[in-house]
Amino acid sequence: MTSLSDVAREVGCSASLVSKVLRGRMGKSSARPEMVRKILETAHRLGYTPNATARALVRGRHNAIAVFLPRWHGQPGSGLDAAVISAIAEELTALGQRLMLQFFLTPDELADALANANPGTVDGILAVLQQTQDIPNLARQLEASPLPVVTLYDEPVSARLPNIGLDQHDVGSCAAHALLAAGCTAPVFLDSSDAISQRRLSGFRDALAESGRTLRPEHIWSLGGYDPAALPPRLLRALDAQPDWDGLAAPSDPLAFSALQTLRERGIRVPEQIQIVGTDDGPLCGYTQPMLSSVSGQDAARSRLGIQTLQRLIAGESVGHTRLTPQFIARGTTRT
Amino acid sequence: MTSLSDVAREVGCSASLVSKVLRGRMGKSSARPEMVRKILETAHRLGYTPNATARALVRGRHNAIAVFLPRWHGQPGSGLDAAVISAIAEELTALGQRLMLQFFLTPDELADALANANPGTVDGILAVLQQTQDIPNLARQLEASPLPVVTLYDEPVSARLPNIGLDQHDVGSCAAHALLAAGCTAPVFLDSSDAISQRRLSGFRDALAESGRTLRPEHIWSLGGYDPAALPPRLLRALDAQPDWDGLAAPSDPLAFSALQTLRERGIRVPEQIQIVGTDDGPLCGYTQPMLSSVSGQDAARSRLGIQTLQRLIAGESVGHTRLTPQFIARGTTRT
DNA sequence: CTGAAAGCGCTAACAG
DNA sequence: CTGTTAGCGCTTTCAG
Repeated sequence: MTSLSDVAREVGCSASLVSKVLRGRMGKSSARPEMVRKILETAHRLGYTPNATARALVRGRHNAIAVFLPRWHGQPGSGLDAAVISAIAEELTALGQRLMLQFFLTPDELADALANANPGTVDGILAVLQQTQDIPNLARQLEASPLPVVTLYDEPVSARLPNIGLDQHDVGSCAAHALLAAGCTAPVFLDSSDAISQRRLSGFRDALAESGRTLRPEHIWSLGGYDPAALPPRLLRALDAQPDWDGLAAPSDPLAFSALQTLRERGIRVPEQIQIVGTDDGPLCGYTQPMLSSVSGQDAARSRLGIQTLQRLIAGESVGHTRLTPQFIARGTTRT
Repeated sequence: MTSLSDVAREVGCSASLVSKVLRGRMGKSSARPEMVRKILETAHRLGYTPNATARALVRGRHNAIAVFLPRWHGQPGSGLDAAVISAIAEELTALGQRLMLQFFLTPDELADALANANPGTVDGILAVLQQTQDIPNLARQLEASPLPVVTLYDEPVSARLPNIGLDQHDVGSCAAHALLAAGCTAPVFLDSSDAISQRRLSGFRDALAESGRTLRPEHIWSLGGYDPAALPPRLLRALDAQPDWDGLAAPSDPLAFSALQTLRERGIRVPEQIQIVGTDDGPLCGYTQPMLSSVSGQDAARSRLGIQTLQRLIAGESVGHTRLTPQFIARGTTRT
């Protein structure tokens, strides 16, 4: 690797002059045009590229940020991780920043990631968190980092760490509103039986209530998780009885898809007879026939906002929490 | 951030001693146990973490590698990018290395990525390439990099850059063998009409020939691309005639899925009457009913091998090209 | 057993 | 207009 002093020696001037010319840091003075030309030419000829490490050491800025992502972010195959990563990468590229990616799940793994990032390789950290993790523990560790940290989690994990949030209550109400707007009168709520589901359920219920409807207990189907295989038996049982419901809100796209397949096999037309709304708006939505309507958690937008927020934090501005609202993406499994 | 000299001052010794003790680089001598204890204790108390940048500057090693990934790696939603990224990340974490991720597509974007990586932030580069890219141009740029580079592409892009390959011819023959082994006698080949498809077709044809069968021209359906919507009309037309085929090899999972949905809607049983094999073995395969059999490009394994190869290259070993063979993942759309 | 000194490649005063 | 100097934080001889 050719260095500044290589260029300087070749040109016959000092390294600092080369540095100043190459970086355009001549202040209010300037170099002889002849000199400038020669430096530029020589630097190019020698294939000089500045050593980012050396620069970072002296300037204390790295033009790089670390992103901590939970392994298996989102349901497997949801495409959430890919969506988040590519949105982040795009945003960073636009800012001329580099991306250091670290996967983690447990507090120990976060500690490793922090040890990698803290010292002096990045300017800040964007940490994506998930319900299944040990949030208090993770939050404590992140708070202790000397680096600026922004989190991406449903709600703020700490007053001091700006968070880009998304209320699961809103996800539930978004699904309900979408179904009602599409003409549903009695939707069923598929319950994945976790904390997320609880909040979504409350949103779902509230939205129905706003329209003067109530969610009957028998219209909450508890599935005990996100396994698409758990749905068909439950669904078939419900179909054997005289269905008194006309819509289905699923906690994931694969579950929605599972419902779609089972219904169509039974000869039930979607969305004419039953309407379906998934959650996450992942790539799967585009592959089904009809294509799956879904509630998007706005992951790409949240990621981008996370990066922007982090930049401002790094720049020393004081920034607060943000919360995005989920968005309904209408496709073929809901009527228009 | 507390530095070595902070610790040294507190302890009352020199920074170099602290460094040696903390890194276990005392050579054949050693420090007074009392001193060692005190240094360790103080370093811990002050929350000292070594500055990776400073270390990298002096040692010339960064414990980080760059991964260049094509935007939209694989068909959208194929999950290939996620599979590749997480396999790489896992491998690197095990090696205690950091991952710098860069997306690119065009030669210009590669140039940017190289400019970011070359100077002094990473020890090597793993470049994933794709048929749709301007390979000769990209190869030239990668060759010019002073850093060790390993490529992940179907075939080697340059004699000098170790490649972890996968022959599309093998993908075709893998699909054919799988179908024949499952009892197919006359499979149809879905042609996505690109260079990849050509090679797969030749493999498909060769494998049939090995079994004494020939692929009739009317059993090659040209789709002009990977759009799943293009298949149903073609398929329905074929079903109107008396089908003289009993299997379908699709160039992607979504296309295979499209076939599956259309067939079942027409009341045709899969895999009893028609068998289907997809390509990529993406997450979609697990969501369909029945689940989709697919030919895996071994992306996770290839990525891991890519990292290992790069490590050896960085270590100064001379390494050659490798080629993995695709693997058939049997699920519900083929008979056993 | 411990410390002083040199230097990785670059930048930012400060002098000329 | 250009060069000298002094570090950024760490590691590595080389002397004590």
